[in-house]
Amino acid sequence: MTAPARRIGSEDSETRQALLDAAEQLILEDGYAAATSRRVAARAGLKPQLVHYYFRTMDDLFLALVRRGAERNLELQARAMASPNPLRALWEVSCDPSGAAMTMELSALSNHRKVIQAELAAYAERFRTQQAEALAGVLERYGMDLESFPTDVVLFLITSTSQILMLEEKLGMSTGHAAFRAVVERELTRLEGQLEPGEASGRRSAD
Amino acid sequence: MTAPARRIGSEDSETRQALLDAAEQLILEDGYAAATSRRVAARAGLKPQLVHYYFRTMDDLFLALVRRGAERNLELQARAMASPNPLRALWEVSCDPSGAAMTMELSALSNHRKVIQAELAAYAERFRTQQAEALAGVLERYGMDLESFPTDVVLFLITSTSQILMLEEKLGMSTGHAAFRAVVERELTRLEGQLEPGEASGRRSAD
DNA sequence: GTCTATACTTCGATAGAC
DNA sequence: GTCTATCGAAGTATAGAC
Repeated sequence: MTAPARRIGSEDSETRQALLDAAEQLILEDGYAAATSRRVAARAGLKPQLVHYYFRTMDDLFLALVRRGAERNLELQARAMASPNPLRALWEVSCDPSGAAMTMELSALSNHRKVIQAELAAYAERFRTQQAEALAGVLERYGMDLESFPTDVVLFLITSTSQILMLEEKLGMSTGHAAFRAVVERELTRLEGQLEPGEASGRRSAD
Repeated sequence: MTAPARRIGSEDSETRQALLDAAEQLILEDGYAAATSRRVAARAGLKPQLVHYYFRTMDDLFLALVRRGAERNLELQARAMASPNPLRALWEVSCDPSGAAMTMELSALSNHRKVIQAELAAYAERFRTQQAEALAGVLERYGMDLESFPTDVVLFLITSTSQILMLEEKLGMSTGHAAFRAVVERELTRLEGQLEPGEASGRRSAD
């Protein structure tokens, strides 16, 4: 539309991936405001202008970042929740500190860059839908009272508490965290039984 | 320490307050990255240099913003939770969209400006302590099973779900929200009874 | 695909006049 | 207490050579 046809790098370039990796690191370390074209390039060991070769604008870069991260997480989550203990798998996947931090940063970023907002919300809804499908029937099988606490309510409880737990811990808070984690652990064990560490799901075994 | 003694405006200046108000507005509208010295001044109808007269650095401005907001909210929350329905009051206070948005923005900001982080975490812990004190004895009086769900666990549930609820709604998400709100309403009513609108606490009556 | 060079904008911050 | 003037740094983005 407004683009007067300028050259752009291919989507499967290694350099392009390196730039996205660099941006991701910077955001996690110092927040989205640290992901400037110059610093992203520097982190990747490249010249700043390359950012604009692969992404016409910074909005495009952030958009690509959202999409890449979302696709990865949708797949990762799908694998995890296919485990015999989907509830615990959901909790553990939701408790990834980097994931939670990135979600918060992108939410804040989307307040400043409106193009990101729709994309982010759309993916978040897909996430929730995928989770809901994986959980369908599970809670009933566990004998939970679905009248009082429907699946989507339990789902919201799990995702929101894990997000805030990660956020607060990153901030350096701890009040009530141990108690809450204990309750979660107790309930998970009650419903799905004790697990060997790492048995939950598609958790990477070694690294 | 590093400051070679430069003039600074008094803390109870009206102009200073206006600058803080402007910063607050900008953050809520467009995110913390929009709160630059120039734009803050412009929003307040002042020259950019005045920002540096009242706040030596932007860090100082953000710090002042955190402190002012925190003091206000501590008082507001104390009043609210002194109501006969502290649980509902807590929920309603926690469901202030602006408050939640500001908390998220400042959390993201604190990732970029480390001086803010400690201040923010300290105030957040004070918040939680104040809430816990106000709730002490209440849940027991309601006949809740404190063995299974201690006060600080319930507290964490309320604060985290309300925060994410506000965040997601701002983002444009809605999946599961109605169902979750319904459950909250049902439980609040069950424990504290039905309320006339606005009866909960120190809610502003008119505006 | 990556570089040099460059244009333009915005930002944070300070000095000094009024 | 507020202004003018000004600095250097950093940001986004583009054109064009190699």
